[in-house]
Amino acid sequence: MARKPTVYDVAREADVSIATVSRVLRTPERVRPQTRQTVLNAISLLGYLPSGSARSLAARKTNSIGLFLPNIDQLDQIGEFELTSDDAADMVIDPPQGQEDNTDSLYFDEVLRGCELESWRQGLSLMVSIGLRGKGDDIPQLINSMSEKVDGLIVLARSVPDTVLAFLRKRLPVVMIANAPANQENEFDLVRVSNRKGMYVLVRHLVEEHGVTSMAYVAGTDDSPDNGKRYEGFCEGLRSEGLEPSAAPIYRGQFSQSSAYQITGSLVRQGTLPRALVCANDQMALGALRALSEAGVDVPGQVIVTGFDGIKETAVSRPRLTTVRQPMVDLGRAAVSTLVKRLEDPDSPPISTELPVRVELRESCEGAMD
Amino acid sequence: MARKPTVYDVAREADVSIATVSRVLRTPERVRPQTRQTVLNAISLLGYLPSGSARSLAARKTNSIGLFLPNIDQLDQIGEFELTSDDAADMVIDPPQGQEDNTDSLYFDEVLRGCELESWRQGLSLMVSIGLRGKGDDIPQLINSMSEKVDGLIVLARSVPDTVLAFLRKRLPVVMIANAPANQENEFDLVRVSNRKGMYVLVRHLVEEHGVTSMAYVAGTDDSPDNGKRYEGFCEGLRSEGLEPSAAPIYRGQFSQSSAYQITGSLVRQGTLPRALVCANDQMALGALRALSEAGVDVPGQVIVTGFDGIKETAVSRPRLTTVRQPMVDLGRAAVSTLVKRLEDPDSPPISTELPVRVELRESCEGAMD
DNA sequence: CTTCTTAGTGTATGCGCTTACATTCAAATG
DNA sequence: CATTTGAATGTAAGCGCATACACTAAGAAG
Repeated sequence: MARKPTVYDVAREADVSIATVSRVLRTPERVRPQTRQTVLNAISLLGYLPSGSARSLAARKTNSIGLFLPNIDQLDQIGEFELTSDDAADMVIDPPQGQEDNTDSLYFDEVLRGCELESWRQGLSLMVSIGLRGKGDDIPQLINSMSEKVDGLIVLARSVPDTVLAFLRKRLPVVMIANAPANQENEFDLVRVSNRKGMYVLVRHLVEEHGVTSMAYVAGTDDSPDNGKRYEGFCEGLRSEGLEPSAAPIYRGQFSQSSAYQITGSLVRQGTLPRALVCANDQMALGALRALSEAGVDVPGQVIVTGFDGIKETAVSRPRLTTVRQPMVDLGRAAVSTLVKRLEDPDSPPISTELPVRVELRESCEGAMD
Repeated sequence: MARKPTVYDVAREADVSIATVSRVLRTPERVRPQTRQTVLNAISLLGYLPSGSARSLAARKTNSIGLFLPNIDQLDQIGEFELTSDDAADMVIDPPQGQEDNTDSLYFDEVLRGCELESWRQGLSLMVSIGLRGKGDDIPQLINSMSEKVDGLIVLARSVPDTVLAFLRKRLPVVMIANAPANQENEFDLVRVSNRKGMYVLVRHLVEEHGVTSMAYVAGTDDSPDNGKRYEGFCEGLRSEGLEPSAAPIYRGQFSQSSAYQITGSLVRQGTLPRALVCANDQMALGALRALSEAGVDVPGQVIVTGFDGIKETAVSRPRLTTVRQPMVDLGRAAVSTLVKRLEDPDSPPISTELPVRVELRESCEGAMD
């Protein structure tokens, strides 16, 4: 590949000035059709591709936005990748489920999809990067990586440490998905779902339709605002039915299958299973399901199980899982949409959007039984 | 947000030249520690963030690479997105599985993850974009979108029309994942998996361990090289066991659950079920499983079902699915790694890498039975 | 004491584009 | 026919950075 052709090359080839070349690309209607064609021919002849850097520099904007996804496990531990060809097919019996507990990725892929989609619609490029949770002080790395190349950022909750966030926010528009750093909810542009309302509706359903009066909450990690909101909804739901939230036990899980698996297992052994296990997310609900299945406890006959998020596995599990589905693609779209608004009008007050959720009733709560 | 500070502002603040500021960032060891500190202070005081565009322009490279993922359905049909807040939670009974047949995304998310990971390791930024399958002639849009901002591209098979690919390839390094355009396999840098070998090993396993002599192949779409290679492996496997491939029926599906569901359904009705249904991908295997389950056919007792890909659902389905797992994350990493090599040495011959697959035996083929 | 190095810094140029402004020229106007 | 006007194009000035090269000062070498 020879040196890449530039406007100058095209201009010379078409025997016009560089300004005309640029105009053919930016504002073709201001160029005489004949000239335009000459230039286009030259462009195609030379295989000219404008330089995004130069364009961005001159325009003082990149038309790109960045998306931070949460960390994958421990990035530090990820080693070299060796590029070796190997036409092989090993055989493995009953392979362990590797990353079953990588709760995050299940959810983020769809958000990404939404961002991608909406960026495309808006004519923006999307840059994605792994977050830097835990690597709080490596701001140079961060800068090198992405922030200097975009007009604004979308950050999934907890994918970037608050200190870094504060740093970034000072010089770039930042839109948060799911939730903002503590105590700053009102300073960030924000897109989230109705966690509280979703859980509220679900709990009321359990009480009203299934007459459940004894339920337990299987919680996620404490530091998760999602978890907090969902628990709030849980309590309000109970109260609205005249039940006392404090009477409902809370079991603290980690949002992971294994944590709920263990919790449920010990409930079985202690014989303290409630009528319904309301889990803070789907992964935990799946874990509970597994434990109950192994213990021979009938779901939903003996115990009802519900999840939250609406990941794909909920539609395949046995029994299929009742859950509260988040509009994840729309979350992504809304985030991009918000960022675009922010870029258009940097000084307007923070934009906060709450997207509706959908309570999906399936067999795990008898919702779809005959 | 005021005008963004530049090197000039920092230089003035620190009372040095812009060259020194630049050096502090690029080659700190060449600056006297004391000066360096002064500059760093100024940078932090002003909240200076270097301009990626300017940097890239001066350096003549962007340190970014692009990734094309396949189309999401019909992009054209995707409408405006309206940003409205709505704190609601509707209720739906037994929701239909919306995009169950969006085969692609299941697979690509993990590839993306690998690209992301490896880009991060290599200090590159990753730009992702939806492919333009079907929009073959909208090259201007394409250019605007991304290609002009990156040093090289990674393209997932069939996400970009061949014409566009030809266009891009002339001015940017392009690495293909899965397969190159027909008749150009030897001209592209390529990363793929051992489709043939995987299916070969699987088929031999079915014959040798389960004594299967009657099996059918549920094929994907014709235009898929993946499908082709897998079928080759299928045939070779049979031949190697002294069986005649032409005796094994082929049923042509679309890689989708529903296609295999229908195929399997009619086999049940006709009473022409083979001992084993070897599916070209997991989605179809899941569809088959569903049809068999509804027909009350025992898997694996009466019919063995196998998939290909190793998507997550295979580990949750009932029975869990025997499949050939592709190292999807590694596919992504290998692609980035290849692209980096290519950028370092633009004129070396095409790099082609074949990654090993893993045959994962689960209940759907009795592999994990007691 | 002079000359040569070398570390540290500044000056100036160019990266490839966009765009305000200047120029040209033909058609429209009086 | 002189003048105005507007469309089409060219000229040139940045955009913010990296870096080759020039320069300075101070120590090393002679």
